[in-house]
Amino acid sequence: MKKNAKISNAVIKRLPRYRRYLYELRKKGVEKISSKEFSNLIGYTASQIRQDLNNFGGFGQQGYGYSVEGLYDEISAILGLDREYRMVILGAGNLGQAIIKYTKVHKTGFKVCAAFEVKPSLIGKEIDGLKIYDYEDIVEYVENENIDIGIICVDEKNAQEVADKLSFAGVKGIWNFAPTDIEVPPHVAIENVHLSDSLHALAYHMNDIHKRTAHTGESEKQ
Amino acid sequence: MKKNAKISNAVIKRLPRYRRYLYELRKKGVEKISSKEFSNLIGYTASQIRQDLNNFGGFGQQGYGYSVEGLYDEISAILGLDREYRMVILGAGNLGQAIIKYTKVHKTGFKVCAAFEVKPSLIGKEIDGLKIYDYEDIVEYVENENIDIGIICVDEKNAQEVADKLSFAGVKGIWNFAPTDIEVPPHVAIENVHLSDSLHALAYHMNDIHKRTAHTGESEKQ
DNA sequence: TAGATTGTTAATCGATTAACAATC
DNA sequence: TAGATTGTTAATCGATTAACAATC
Repeated sequence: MKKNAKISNAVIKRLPRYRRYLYELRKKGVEKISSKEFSNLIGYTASQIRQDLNNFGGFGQQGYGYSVEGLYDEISAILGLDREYRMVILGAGNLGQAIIKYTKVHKTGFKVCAAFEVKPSLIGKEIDGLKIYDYEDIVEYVENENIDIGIICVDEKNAQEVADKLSFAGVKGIWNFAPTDIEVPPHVAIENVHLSDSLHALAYHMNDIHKRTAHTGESEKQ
Repeated sequence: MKKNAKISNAVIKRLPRYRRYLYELRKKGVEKISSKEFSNLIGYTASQIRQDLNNFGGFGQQGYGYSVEGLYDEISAILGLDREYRMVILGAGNLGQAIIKYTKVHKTGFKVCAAFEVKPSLIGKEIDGLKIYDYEDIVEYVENENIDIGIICVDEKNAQEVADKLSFAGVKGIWNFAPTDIEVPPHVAIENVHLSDSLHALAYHMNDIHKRTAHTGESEKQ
């Protein structure tokens, strides 16, 4: 168990996935799981699972395995999901409305408190019960309402300026849906969701599969 | 220039990003760029940029650099963005409606043709001008309308069965927004957008920054 | 206790970076 | 031609996998 070492991003990206599988197991009433069984289920090697978990602590028990519920709780705590996060959405256009709709479904622990816009025709309105405020008032709102996370749903050409204002206002994290890369100060965490990049990667893989199978009748191994 | 080698996923994930930057450069009227200049802009090492590109071909010219427009076109072709893709959305609930809204903004080359639902109250309706059909008719529609991509926006417990039906119907790719991992046959490409995983990773990073700065006043070296 | 499975160290593999000869 | 910058090979770094001693 390392002390305070920087965890690699590859590991962090796997944590939510571990947690999802543990959630399902718990729901099914499974009480314990070995790294080997977990490996068969989730598709990572048993070795990697143990290696990953031991970055954070020795959660298992030799000869037994891991407690499903215990491990679920540990990972939840590691991810910081044992508290509530207050969020605002910046930009109430199509993309912003999409995210508002999405977050309505979901996300215990993540609450969208308000949306902000520059467009006068939208300010004052509600979308899915969510109030839309004037972008001018964002800094004050973030400060007064203890907002943790800003969700950027504006046009790519305004994304950086919105990120700067959010950082200045004191958010601790930015969830960026604008199709551009933005810079934030070191005390602000950033997570990008580049949907079009994802779609382009899908297109690549579709064409790759086609190329590899169309030509020859040869079936690829693996 | 390798022949027909399997390209690593890390490389593929970078391609859309290269393309975005090249698009901006082209728009600004920049005609050529060296790997060094590109490195300063995009944040990958010059070495990595050259290494990445040379997986696909020698697009540069010694002593000169790369033609911005030329490279943009090459990468577009590599990604398969020189054609149109026809898509359908499975599930017209909140998440599906969100994606419908999102894809309206965007995406030259990616056309959403229809949505499908099981819920009788939604079938026959329109959302943002998009017709909602009965899920029963999906296979026929995919075949007749030459659909390339299915976008899964159903509940996680139905995601696998929808993926199976889409695969059977003959889609070449699946863009999965359900918060679960689905299995597809080898001739179908899959790209997952696990939004909640992304949000959880953001929470982790927020807490990590907090932990590292709150304790000691010590400023971390990179 | 014997058997099982972890936690952890060592070996391997793959991806990134550095170096440089080729060449425009 | 001289200078610049690529394409590509070699070196390094980091992440994954294998092995095994510790221990429940």
